[in-house]
Amino acid sequence: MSTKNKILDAAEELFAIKGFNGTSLREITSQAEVNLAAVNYHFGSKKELIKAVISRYMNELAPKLEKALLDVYAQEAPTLHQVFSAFVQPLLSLNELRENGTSIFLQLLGRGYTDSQGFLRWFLTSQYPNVIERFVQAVQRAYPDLTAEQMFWRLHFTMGTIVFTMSSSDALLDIAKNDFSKNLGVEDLIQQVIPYVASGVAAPVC
Amino acid sequence: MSTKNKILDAAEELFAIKGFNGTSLREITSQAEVNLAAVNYHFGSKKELIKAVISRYMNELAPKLEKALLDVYAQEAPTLHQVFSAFVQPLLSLNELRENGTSIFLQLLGRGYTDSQGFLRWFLTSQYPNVIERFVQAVQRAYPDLTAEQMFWRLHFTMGTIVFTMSSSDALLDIAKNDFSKNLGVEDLIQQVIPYVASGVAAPVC
DNA sequence: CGCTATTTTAAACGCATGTTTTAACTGTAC
DNA sequence: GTACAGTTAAAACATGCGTTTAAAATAGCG
Repeated sequence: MSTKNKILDAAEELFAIKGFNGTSLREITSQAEVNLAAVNYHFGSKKELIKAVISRYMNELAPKLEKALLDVYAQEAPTLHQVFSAFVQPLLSLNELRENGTSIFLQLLGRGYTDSQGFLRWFLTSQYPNVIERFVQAVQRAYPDLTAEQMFWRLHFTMGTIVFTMSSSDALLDIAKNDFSKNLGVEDLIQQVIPYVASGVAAPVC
Repeated sequence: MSTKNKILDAAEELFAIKGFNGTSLREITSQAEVNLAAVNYHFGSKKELIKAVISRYMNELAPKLEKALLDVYAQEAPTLHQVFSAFVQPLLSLNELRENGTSIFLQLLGRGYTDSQGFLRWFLTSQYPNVIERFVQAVQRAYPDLTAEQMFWRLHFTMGTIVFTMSSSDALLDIAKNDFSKNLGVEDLIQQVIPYVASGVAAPVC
């Protein structure tokens, strides 16, 4: 395996666990078993490494997500539950990319939102605007009564629910394991969260 | 004003904006206009300062929250909307404690959850178990059909929604201002989020 | 092989961090 | 006024950070 990929693999794992600020290049290069200077040689800077880690996932995810959302949109009377369910398969397919890929990606997303003061929000909305556009359209079709403003807030609440839940999913699954003596995985978590966000977005307008 | 309070005031403001890891003692002491060493003299360490900042809010909030939740519990047939609305007054009363107190506290909560790998979760559940207990009881009374496991997940989703939303509330309110030409405040945000989380928790069991 | 371009390595750089030290200052009680 | 506890002050400490440098090693190719 190339040095570049060894760095990316180690970086994404550590970033997911300890955040971007909380992970040093020395930790990354030592886990990747490469020289410290290799990061700056191959990526230029730590910030560019972060972008590369996220892009590796997004480039895989974005087209699948666009397609799934378009499919829902094409239905006659899509429900919000269907809209959110459209995320499941594309997200779970990240597990084929890498072990625990789904979980890692969602954790990265959470980190990016809170670690770096909105830098990731800008990165995603500017680099992958189509996905967001398709999503908004699908929700609009499933729940036409929502005003643009209500939709704005509820989609951000949803983003928050997902991102926050997933960024602490390891801890949560641990607690659940202790309290309910069940061995749960990210898939179970996703199945639990979909009715929640679907109902949240579908809340009656007051 | 005492040195100790000058430090606390500066610290909480900077912590809310830039996170715990992202804020240095030098930034804090320079904004507080005190000597750098004063933090370690008065608090012992940065970690203890963080605890002190959060405790100052929680000691104000916890009793009010307990009472409000008990009041809801005492009702004949409380709704989930009422349970979540019980948080509003206690939270808004933090504005009397300090300008933007509500917003700052919620942002701190968000930071604590994501910055420090669950340290705050432990701190809150171990230091203020009564509040959580009362909350669970109130939800149980409002929606008896929920299993303990479903409740566990949905309450954590709710925590995530709130905490994430509030930790990026400044950015969100800015965007909303641009997109909808309205000047909104934290109070409006709270009014938007309550129906969302109430409906989320109330989602049908499948 | 010999040359060149690419990659890896070890070391150092400059800087920022949390913490500690030691001396100076402040107010209070006798 | 002197002694003393409490507080503030400036400086230094040790450590860890991202990045840079310059030499060594490696790989590709005629």
